[in-house]
Amino acid sequence: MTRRQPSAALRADDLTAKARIRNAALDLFAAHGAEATSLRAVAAAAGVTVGLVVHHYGTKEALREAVELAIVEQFAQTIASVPLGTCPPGQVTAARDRAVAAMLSANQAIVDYLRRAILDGSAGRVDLVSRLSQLSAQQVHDLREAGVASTKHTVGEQVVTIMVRQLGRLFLQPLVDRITDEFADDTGASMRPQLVVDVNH
Amino acid sequence: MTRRQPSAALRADDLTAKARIRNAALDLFAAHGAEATSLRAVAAAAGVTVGLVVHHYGTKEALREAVELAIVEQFAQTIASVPLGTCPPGQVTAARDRAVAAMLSANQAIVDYLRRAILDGSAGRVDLVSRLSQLSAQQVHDLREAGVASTKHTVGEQVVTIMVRQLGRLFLQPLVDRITDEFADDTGASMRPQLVVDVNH
DNA sequence: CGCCTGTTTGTACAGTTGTATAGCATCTAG
DNA sequence: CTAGATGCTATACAACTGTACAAACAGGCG
Repeated sequence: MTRRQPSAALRADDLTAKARIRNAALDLFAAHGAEATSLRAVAAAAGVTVGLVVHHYGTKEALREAVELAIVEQFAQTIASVPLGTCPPGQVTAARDRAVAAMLSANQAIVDYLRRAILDGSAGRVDLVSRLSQLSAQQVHDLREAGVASTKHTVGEQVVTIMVRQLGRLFLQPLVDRITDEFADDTGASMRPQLVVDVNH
Repeated sequence: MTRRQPSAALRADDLTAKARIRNAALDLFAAHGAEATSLRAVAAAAGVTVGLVVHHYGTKEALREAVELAIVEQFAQTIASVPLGTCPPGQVTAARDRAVAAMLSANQAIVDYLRRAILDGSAGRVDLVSRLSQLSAQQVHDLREAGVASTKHTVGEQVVTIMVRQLGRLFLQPLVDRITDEFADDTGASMRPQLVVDVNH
């Protein structure tokens, strides 16, 4: 049995081949979609052969699940990196939001993969959105038990707020940027419009 | 040469095979993505054989272009269905927005296809988002010439506002709905939160 | 009638896909 | 040292992909 790395970073340069495969898969799945990415492309990007990919993950679907699990794990670690006691009780949520935002802006592939996952809505398989929702729900639950989250709204409403506000901007901003670029010659001053995404409960 | 239908509706039940193929392709491309849809699946959905698809459109890429052109055409017709003179000058934009919203909510496949097109951002080919942007730009231009659109903002800003406000909600609402459903048992009252998408110029 | 133009089918082909399996190299436990 | 497990490669295979092409079929017109 190989020694497990204690808590493998999602991004590193010298990594076990299994992790390199998973990272390459994340990149390619995010860039072109999982269905449009061949195992051979993943293998080539990871610098290995197809056989090794299937040896480690067995199935393309299993590889996808491993990728999604790694994403969820990254979210969980990011949230856990801002424990309850580090800042004034009222600002724990804001601090965690900032941590997640920083993590996402450093991992564009995760953002792209999430965008596809949310867009696809392919039913039938265990859902990445569900797992992230439950992660958020757990967070809300913990914050409530610690008495630092309001109980005026339902858990569902708070989860929606967290995920939509966090992800909505990231998903829609590319559209805004592209249209802005399209009309860039229209005006000399090119200040990017900023998106506002929110929910009315 | 076949007689062109004067302005073929995108949805009709008895249609030329060429149009049936295009409609089936739109449905399948919207549902599973163009790359994940085989020409044979399109042919089967249209009730024809692969050969006919290739005969009419030559190439899968050409079929995709035909689908996108049909979408743009649908937008153009919808906008043109509310001419400048039909309502008080200040409300022509709002009326057109409503018409487009109605068209989109009646053609879920177009919404789904657009979502994928915006998400993909696959460079290299002529862009659907570009074409729609230019359609919006033309509309803004016409409205300005008629003196019913403010010139305080740039054309680019107005196009961004139109497209993001129209499409943003449609794209993000599925996420909201899914999370809401996930926590549906949390509360008896299940009123759907409504999204607010806007841009700060 | 035959001819012509366009629609539709059927089949074929090379390339790619996911998956399976056999083999080689490396390491560690006994 | 041997035995076995593990990381990894190479090759094979059936299914499916986009594309090509020939033949059958239809209707309009001389």
